[in-house]
Amino acid sequence: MAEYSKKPKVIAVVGPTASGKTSLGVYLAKRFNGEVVSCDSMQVYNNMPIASAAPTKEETQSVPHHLVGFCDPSANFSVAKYVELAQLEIDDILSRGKLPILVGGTGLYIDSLLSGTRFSEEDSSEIRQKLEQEAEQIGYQAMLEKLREIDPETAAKYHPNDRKRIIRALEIFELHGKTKTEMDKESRLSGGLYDVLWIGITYKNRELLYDRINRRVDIMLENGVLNEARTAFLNSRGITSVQAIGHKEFFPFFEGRVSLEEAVESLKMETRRYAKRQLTWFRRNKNIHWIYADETPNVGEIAESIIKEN
RNA sequence: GCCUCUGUAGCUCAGUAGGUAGAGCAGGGGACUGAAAAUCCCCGUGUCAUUGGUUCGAUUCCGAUCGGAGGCA
Repeated sequence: MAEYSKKPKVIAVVGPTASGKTSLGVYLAKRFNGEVVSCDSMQVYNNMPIASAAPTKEETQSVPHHLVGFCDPSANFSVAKYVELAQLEIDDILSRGKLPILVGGTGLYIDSLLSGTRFSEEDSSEIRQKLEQEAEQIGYQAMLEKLREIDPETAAKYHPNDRKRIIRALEIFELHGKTKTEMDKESRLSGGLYDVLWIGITYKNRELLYDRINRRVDIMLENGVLNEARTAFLNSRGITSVQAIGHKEFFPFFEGRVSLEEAVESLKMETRRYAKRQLTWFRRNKNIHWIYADETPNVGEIAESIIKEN
């Protein structure tokens, strides 16, 4: 059956922050006549090239990059929008006979995209706010009980402290008249649209990854993240963009509550924790061909041979 | 030189009226479908500085030694 509907091939390069995904993406794009589609929830914004470690001008000039720096920081970006846009980009790249190479560390985005998750239309409303207010009144334990009545399956998975998810599950029901369980099932009925080859970069020795992260933060400082962060601080109004690691850690410094040194330390720490969470996310994906950057002198060549074999 | 305080988990510190110890932070593991660089859950054995003594038994009491902080000459 699969032969009649052979899916187009795409490459996905994933891994924790500072592992070298961007340069590998560029390298592979050059080798295989490809174009890069970023899969990064922060690189979409146009106000944080430094903090989000967006590809450099040299990189974007040598290989076409998509979905980087196109979004205003005040916009409410989301997975749903990402998937919609990324799919258009991928199909466009394919139509030109080139190889799409997805590069990024936002696990939710890349998995939603490549598993073919369909997000139905949803108009922004005040439902969430209303639910949050209600929760403040009656408590999240009670909200979870309400959820249990309409969607016991989802409620069973949530801890009473998991406020965001409890609210969202209730919101889904009010918005669509269906439970989250039903919505989730429907959203993945069709399956993925592409034949994905997963490549992951990481470090066997976590300390080495953390060293790289620490060094990268120092380089970001040299490149002027502080000014970038200050600008974001002064016009902070986006809901998601202000969450960028590399900006928000400086806010307390701008408010005079901590020293610059403390802010930098906290930035390094938050980045390390983020990397850890990314690893947790990607580890469960058993289709990933992992490359250990601290065990091989040339990540690019290994990735290349993996692609040729598959 | 003398006096006082202090030495417990990677860090900051609790504690045991003598029965080998626990918090926060760091760190580790996990979850994750419209905020995801977000959010949430789980995980604490360490020569209680060293060394003698008292004791059935000492990290806890006493002495000495070695660190650290402060005070007085």
